[in-house]
Amino acid sequence: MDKEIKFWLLDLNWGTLDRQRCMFLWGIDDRGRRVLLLDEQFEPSLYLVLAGDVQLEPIAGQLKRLATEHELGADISVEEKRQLGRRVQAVRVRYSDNSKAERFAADALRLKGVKSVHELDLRPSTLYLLDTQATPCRWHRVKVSETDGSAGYAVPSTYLVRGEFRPEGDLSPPPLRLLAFHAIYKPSKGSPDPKKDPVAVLSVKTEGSARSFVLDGSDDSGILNGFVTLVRREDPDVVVGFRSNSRDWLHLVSRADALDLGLNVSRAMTKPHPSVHGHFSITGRLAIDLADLADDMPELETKTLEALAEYLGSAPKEGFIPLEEVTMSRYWETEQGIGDLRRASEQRAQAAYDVCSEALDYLLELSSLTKLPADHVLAAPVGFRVDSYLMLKAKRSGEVVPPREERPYYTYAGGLVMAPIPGMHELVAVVDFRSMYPNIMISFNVSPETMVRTSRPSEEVNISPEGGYRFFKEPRGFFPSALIELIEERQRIEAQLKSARSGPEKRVLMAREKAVKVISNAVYGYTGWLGARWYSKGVAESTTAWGRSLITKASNLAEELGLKVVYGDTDSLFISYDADNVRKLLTDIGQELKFEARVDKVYERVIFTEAKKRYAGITSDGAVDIVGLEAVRSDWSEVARRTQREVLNDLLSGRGLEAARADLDKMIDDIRSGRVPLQDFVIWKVMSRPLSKYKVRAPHVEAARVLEEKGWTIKPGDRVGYLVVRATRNKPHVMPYQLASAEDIDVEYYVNEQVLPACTRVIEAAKIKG
DNA sequence: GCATTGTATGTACCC
DNA sequence: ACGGGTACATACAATGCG
Repeated sequence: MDKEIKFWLLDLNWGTLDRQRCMFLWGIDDRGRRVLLLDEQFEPSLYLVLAGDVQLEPIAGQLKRLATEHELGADISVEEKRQLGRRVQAVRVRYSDNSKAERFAADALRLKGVKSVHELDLRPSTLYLLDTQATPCRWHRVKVSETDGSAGYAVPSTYLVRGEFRPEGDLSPPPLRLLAFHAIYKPSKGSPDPKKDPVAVLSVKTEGSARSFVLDGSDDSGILNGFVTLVRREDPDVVVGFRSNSRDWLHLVSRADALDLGLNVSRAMTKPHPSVHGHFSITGRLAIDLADLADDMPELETKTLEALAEYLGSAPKEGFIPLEEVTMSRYWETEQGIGDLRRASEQRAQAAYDVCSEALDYLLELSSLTKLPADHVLAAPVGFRVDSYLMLKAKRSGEVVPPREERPYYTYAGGLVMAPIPGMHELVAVVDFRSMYPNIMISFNVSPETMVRTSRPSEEVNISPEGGYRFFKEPRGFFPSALIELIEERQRIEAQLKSARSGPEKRVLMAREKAVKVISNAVYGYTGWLGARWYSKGVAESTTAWGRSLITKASNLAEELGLKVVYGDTDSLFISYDADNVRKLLTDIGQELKFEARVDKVYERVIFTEAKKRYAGITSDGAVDIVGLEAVRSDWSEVARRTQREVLNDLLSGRGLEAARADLDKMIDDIRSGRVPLQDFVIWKVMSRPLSKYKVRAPHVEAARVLEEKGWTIKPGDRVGYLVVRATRNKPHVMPYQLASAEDIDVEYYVNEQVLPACTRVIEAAKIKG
């Protein structure tokens, strides 16, 4: 019996049912039941774009025969499509076996008249989302029939899809069941190794419960079994961890495999498996790694769960129990220590749970906007999110999706950075262009298919200020259209936000607005990315050329008004403030350049050295911004950073040079008298490659080598902390901080090469009156 | 043989 | 595995110096 259900799409995968390939759609109905829809109607398809002069009938016949030869079935059709805006004839070929389709396409390309193959590089689940109205994290109505084919799946009901997905308007997601976990492995040096290090503590937090499993002896099979049982019982929609993709799943799955347990926690009773973008998938659930979220947040200084939780106000009131390598081995020695470990782990499971609840709306909106499944969208690099969004737009207008291609690397000029006027400046306005690159692409219709190399009457084209690229003014191009849609979506959201009543509704709207902004800001960078399906060096190059031209013109307009331009970078100008004239400048920019600029902030005082991209300023509310200087660089010692911060506060708040010098001198005295703790001297650097790939003996590399010798595992992405120590015979100048003690520290190095240069630079600059 | 100089390497930052 | 522009420390090789 057919019936219609309301369905919210959580996850999907291309699977096998009764030896038939079939789309599995996991979700929730409007009564809150977890359901599985099976769509047997769907077949992936590829497109062959034909040459313009080819005779349709013969080539279609040839392709039909070829398809039969390759056992694809003869289901092919000729369709009118678009390729970069131009009308083309294309042959659509449906298939169920990807490798047969690949062999067919290779042969088809040898036929005269077949120009290119499209969409064969898209996975079936991607094609499904692009070809149907089904959207992840959205409600739909869909006609289904009951089936008993649900044996072996952990859902109460399974249906066969009988019709098309029809989108429903309501934005709010159903209540999702979250399960957060945190694991600690038996103490080891450096990154944990699944072969040696059993799971020591595993904490799980769900809405109603918190549980921990602690290692008893050396066998962690009890922990793993307990975890599997718990996940199945709680049946979460979202399973969330921190560094779970790069660490925990790998570790937990291989531990379970080694013990022949099988970590079968998915709704298809399978174990977590590696998927695209280094992500681990749990069929029927969303596996979320909050580290992906943290890595995307430049405002987080350290990409840790603790920092993320602090930032979002989800940290425990009493503070986190520390869990560094050094403290870990100590904990393990006593009964009380093990209790601490357990509580530390529970704190983190709780924090992950809270952070995920906080971030969930954003994640779901980003997923529905780009149509990347919610568990992939955070793991996917920004370029792939844009790619996915653009594929969606392309498909809507009948475009075939271009293949991802190998291309030569090519650099081009980027934003303009002006040399600052060094010194201390009073009252400086920061004027910036709003969404400069997106607006350039819209205003000048910058897009791969609007770009022309042929000579055209100049009134029909926009010509880039450098490089001589020409873009048709009409019709509107692919990128500009996509960007305008994003802007319109943002305006709709803002209008809705004005009338939104409830908290949840507001939250969802704000999350969507953020998602829209993230995608529009990423479009320019995408166009210059070699991996982009719609890569276009002309587009990227022209966009920045217009940017340089705009900022230069705006700077000239400012000077014409008698304003002093102190500094500028890409889309911003620092201008000696004069309220009337700055207002006038904004008007002039609007009228003469046809672009919108605004005053972002006004600094009461701002200090520039001779260096670009480095300054510090104070606003009237007393807030101090430090940009680019040592104080905000994670690869300087804390002692140097803190001292520079104090000195800058003195200089900017008007306490003057004397106060700054006094603070500096005091700190130097403290250092020499041993009043500064060891950890403030540690210099941290991230390993960018395996140890063997380094060409020079850089300090952090030397330190890492020592660690490795002592049994640590050092991998790319690991942070290595080292100290500069007094050189003695047979001893290197640097030491991993774990192996050094306070007496070893070369205090004169820290005075002369860290604290003094960082502080002297800004003090000297502040002496100059701007 | 050693100090000076120039260039390469490596990291982290800004927009 | 989105872009280019930039500073800065350190290593290392080349250069110069009777």
